[in-house]
Amino acid sequence: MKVSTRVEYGLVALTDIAINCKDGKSVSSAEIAERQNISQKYLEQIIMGLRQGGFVRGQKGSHGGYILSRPAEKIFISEILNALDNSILADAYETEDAPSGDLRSSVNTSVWDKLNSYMRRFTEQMTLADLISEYSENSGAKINYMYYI
Amino acid sequence: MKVSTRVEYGLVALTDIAINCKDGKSVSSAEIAERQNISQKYLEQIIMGLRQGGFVRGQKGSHGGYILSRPAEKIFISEILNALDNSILADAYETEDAPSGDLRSSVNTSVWDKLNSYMRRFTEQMTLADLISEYSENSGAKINYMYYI
DNA sequence: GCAATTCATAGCAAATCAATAGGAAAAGCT
DNA sequence: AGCTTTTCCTATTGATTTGCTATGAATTGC
Repeated sequence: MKVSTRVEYGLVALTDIAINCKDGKSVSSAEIAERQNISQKYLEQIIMGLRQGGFVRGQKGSHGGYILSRPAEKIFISEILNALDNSILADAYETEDAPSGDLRSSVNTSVWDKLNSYMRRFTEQMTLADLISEYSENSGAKINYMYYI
Repeated sequence: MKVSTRVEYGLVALTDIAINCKDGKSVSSAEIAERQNISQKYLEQIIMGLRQGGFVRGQKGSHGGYILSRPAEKIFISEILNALDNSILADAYETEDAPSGDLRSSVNTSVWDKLNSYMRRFTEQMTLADLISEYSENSGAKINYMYYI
C-alpha cells in the first residue's frame, strides 16, 4: 500500500512531538526536521494540518514549538490519518448513475468496503500512545511522553 | 481508501467476463464497456493488463473477445490487484538512509506493515469466484461462470 | 475482400505530489 | 525598543500520475 510522504511524515512528526515534549518543553519544527531528516518547510505545512486537526498547539517565538494538546492515549490513529489525508479511510466512491443491483457496486462492497472497514477498525482502536510504546520496545529506550496542556 | 479507476474497472471487467462468457462465448470489450458504462478504449488498455497477468485470453476477429484462462476459483483477488497496480499491495517503502532503530521505520511497521499484511491476507484468500457468488446473491440471479479454456 | 475484433503505441489535459520560497505575525530576550 | 526565534500563511513550481482520447496495425471469421 502506497502512502504519501505527507501522511508518513505527519504521523512520524506527531509521534516525535509526543516523545520529545517532556518536561513541558515544546518541540520545534527544526528539531523534528533534523531528527527525522525531513525538509523543515515541508514539515511545517504538514504540522499545520495536525494543528488544525487539534492534536498539537503551536507556540510562537523564542523557545517556541509544538506540544500535544491532548494525551497520546486519546489520540487515535484514525483521527490523525483523516486530518492528514481525508481519502485514506474514506469509503470507495459509489457510482450514482448505476442501478443498485449492478456489478460495479457489488464488487465495490465485496472488496473495498470490507478492506475499508477493517482499516477503520484497526486505526480506530490504535492510539498515538501505542505507537510510542511500540517504538519504545523496539529501541529499548524508556520513554516519557507525558506532557500536554 | 481511494482506489484508481484502473483498478476498479479492471476488477469489474474481469468479473463481467467471468460471468458472461458462458457456453464458450467470448466477451468483447464493447459489451463490457456498454454494460458497465466505461470508455471502451480505456477498458481495452486495462484488459491488456489482465491478459498479461494471465487471467484472460483474447480472441481477435469477428465474434472475438475475451475468455477466462483459468477457473474463477483459482484466480485470487491479490493476483488481480497486483496485475492492475503493483503498488496497492506493496510494502511501505523502507527508508534506506535511516538507522534500523529509528522512529520512521518503527511507525511504518506499527501501522502500514500491519495494514498491509491484513490486506494481503484478505485478498489472498478471496477469489474471483467469491466475487461472482456475492454478486449472484445480491442480484438474485443464479449465475453460471463456468467457461474457461 | 471486408467487417469486426484485439493489440499496441502515442499524446494530452487535468490533477496531485513533494516540495521550495518568501515573508508576515507573534513571542521572548536583552 | 530592537533583535532573534519561532510559528503561521500563501504562492509557485517541476515532476509524476491519472484518466482518458486518437490512430492505426494485426488477426480472424465470413
